[in-house]
Amino acid sequence: MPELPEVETIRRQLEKAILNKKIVKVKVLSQKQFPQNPKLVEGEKIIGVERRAKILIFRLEHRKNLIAHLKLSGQFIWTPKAEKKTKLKKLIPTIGEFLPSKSTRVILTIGKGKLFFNEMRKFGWIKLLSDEELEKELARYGIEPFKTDFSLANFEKVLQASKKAIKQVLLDQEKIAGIGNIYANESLYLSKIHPATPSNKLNKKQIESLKNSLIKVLKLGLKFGGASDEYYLHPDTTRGTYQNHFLIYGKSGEKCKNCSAVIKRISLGGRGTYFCPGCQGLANRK
DNA sequence: TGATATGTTATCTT
DNA sequence: CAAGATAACATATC
Repeated sequence: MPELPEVETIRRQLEKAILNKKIVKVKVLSQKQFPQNPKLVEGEKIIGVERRAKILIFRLEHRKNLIAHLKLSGQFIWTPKAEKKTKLKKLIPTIGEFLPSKSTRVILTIGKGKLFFNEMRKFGWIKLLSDEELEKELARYGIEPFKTDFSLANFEKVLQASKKAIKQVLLDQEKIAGIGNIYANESLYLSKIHPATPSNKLNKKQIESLKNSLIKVLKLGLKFGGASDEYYLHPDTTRGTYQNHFLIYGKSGEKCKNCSAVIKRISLGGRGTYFCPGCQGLANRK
C-alpha cells in the first residue's frame, strides 16, 4: 500500500520526469477517478510536484492544483513517449504487457510523454483544486514525520489525547500523516510496544522510542524505494524492495528474530496487526 | 461461492 | 456532543 515512503518515492521520480512540462491532454477512462472536466487542466504547465501525507500534489499555473490519492492499489506509470498503445519491455505483474491496462483510469499526456494513473480497486482519485481549496484540504492532516512539527512535545500531545490503541492513533491521518499499516506495525515492533496499548498509557520513554522508530522505518522504506508488497510500483515500473526487509508485517506464524517467539496476527480497528508476543507482550505494557 | 483484505470516510452507537 | 466503533466503497484472491 502506498504510504509516505512509497508516495515520496513516486514524487521524486515524477518530479524528474514532468516538472516544467505542459499537460497536453487528459483522457478520463473512469469518471469516478477524475470527477471534474479534464479540459480545465489541458494547456497548464506543471510548476511543482509535492507531497503531503499520502497525497501527491501537482502544482499548476494559474493557482490550480491537481491532487491524487493512490488509496489501496494506485500506480503512476510514466512513459517518455506518447504512443497510442505502449508495449512494455517485459510483462509486469498487476499491469500486463501493455499500457493502458485494464486498471488504467486516467491518462495524462504531459510534454512528449504519458502518465498513466492505474487503480484496480477504484478507490483512488485525482481532483482539481484551487490554491484555497488545496490549503483547506491539506489542513486536515496531522504532523508530517519529516517536518519540524514532528517534535517530541507535539507527538506526546497527540498520543496523550486519545485512549485508542496506539496503532490506531498512528494510522489516523488527522493526527500523524503518512503512516500506513506497514510502517505502524514495523515501528511498534522496533520499540517493543504492544499495538493495543492505549495511546495515553505510553510513558515518555516509549513515546521517544516510538518517534525514533517511526523515523527509522520511514527512512528505511525510502532507502529501498518503498515496499512493493502488492500493487505498488515506481513510475518506471521497477519495484521497491522494502518488503524484503520486513521484521514483523505479514510474518504471522514465523519466529521473531529477536526472541524466537511465534509472531501473532490480530485485528485492530479492522486492520491486520502483527506483533511478537515476546518482545511486545503484555509484560511490556505500562 | 462467500469470506476477507485494504485506506479512508460516512454514518451509527455509546 | 464527542469519541469510538463499524459499515461502505471496488475488486481480486483464495
